Amino acid sequence: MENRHVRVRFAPSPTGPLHIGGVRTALYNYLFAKKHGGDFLLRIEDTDQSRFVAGAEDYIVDALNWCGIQVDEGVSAGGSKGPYKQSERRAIYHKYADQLIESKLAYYAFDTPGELTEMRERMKSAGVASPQYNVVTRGGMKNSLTLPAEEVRERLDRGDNYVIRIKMPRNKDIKFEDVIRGWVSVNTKNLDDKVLFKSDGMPTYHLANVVDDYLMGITHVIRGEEWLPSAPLHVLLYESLGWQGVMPKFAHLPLILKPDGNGKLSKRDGDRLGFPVFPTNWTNPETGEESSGYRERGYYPEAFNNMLAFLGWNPGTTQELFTMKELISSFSLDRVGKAGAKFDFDKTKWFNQQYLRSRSGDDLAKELTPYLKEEGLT
RNA sequence: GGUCCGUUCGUCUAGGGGUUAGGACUCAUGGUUUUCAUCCAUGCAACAGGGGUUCGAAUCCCCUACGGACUACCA
Repeated sequence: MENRHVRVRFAPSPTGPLHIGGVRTALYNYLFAKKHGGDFLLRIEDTDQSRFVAGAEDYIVDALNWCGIQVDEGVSAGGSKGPYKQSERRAIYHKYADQLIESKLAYYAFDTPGELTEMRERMKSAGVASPQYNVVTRGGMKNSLTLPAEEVRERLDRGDNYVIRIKMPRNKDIKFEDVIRGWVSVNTKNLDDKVLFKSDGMPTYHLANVVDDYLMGITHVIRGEEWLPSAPLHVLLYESLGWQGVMPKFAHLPLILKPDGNGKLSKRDGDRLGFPVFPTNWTNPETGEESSGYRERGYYPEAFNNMLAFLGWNPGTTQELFTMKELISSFSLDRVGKAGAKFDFDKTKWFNQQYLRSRSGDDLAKELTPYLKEEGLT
């Protein structure tokens, strides 16, 4: 298993334009894949149709393209493990949820949204800060663990709405070795019975993600730190499905933080401080609101990549200017830091300046001509 | 609140028992350039705090503080 052919994936959900953090995740995945002679896949995780945004998928493909991050397999690239869009894979997920139910590792739940909030309210007033559907509360809910078998069958036959939840073990330590953070251990008593399969017939992220990574032969999951808390659930899913032998290695990347203060970098920070947070221009199809991107602001993709690569990674030498080729040969997950990195727009401008200065006069002239024409200066 | 993760100049970071704690960005100063998103030089500036372990800790351990992520039939 150590010597499996490296396959990694970038799996965004098409809910809007890809921001800097997402591009960096894609970049690191790409660099890692190429460094090890492996494959870089692009998978669209659109299991929530209510959050679908028109044009987002094209935006992602176009942005990656501009950056020079080449997709080996996936949406827009094809491949033998497709389709690469989860909404087109809906037929394959249910059987894995069923498998989990058969092995008693998951169960049906019929609770209505109203009943769920009622339970949460009740728990809150009893002093529980964040109520969960878990070992202690599931006994009082409407599910196949509490309902008589016939009623469960009846409800199922009748076509009642139901979800499938994982049956979190009572008291089990789940450990895994994160490539960047080392051993991480969480006890299942702190985890809840997450919904695996939704009442609309689609899996949730957790199930779809694990099933697809398995089916697509993913060897390393390189993603943002915001996924660290759910990694134990994913590990448990691999074990429950009998796939522990081919479980990918996990690497949770530090977040990109806002330049001032703390917290994740967001679109609002860019607007507020006057710099783009997106690789290319984006127009919100619903509001018509426009957001500027680095491409249209005159940044070279090489500079953009170079800057992104250094936000959380460094080669351990004093070299700062790297071509994509050099990035590939130097990149290593070992040299990715653990702490979040504040975005530095000044440094970004500096990177671009370096690339600008290295252009020949001829190239520069060629690149500038369209602008001169536009201004009627030629 | 709970769980998990984190903490070296203002920022990105190197350094993993003995260093004048190094580099880059920003900033300041001087110089070069009668143009420039110049260039060169110099300078300012950091190990969160407290306990250990050790002859010796920025480096190892513990605690505290602070910060972040997560806590949906969202990803």
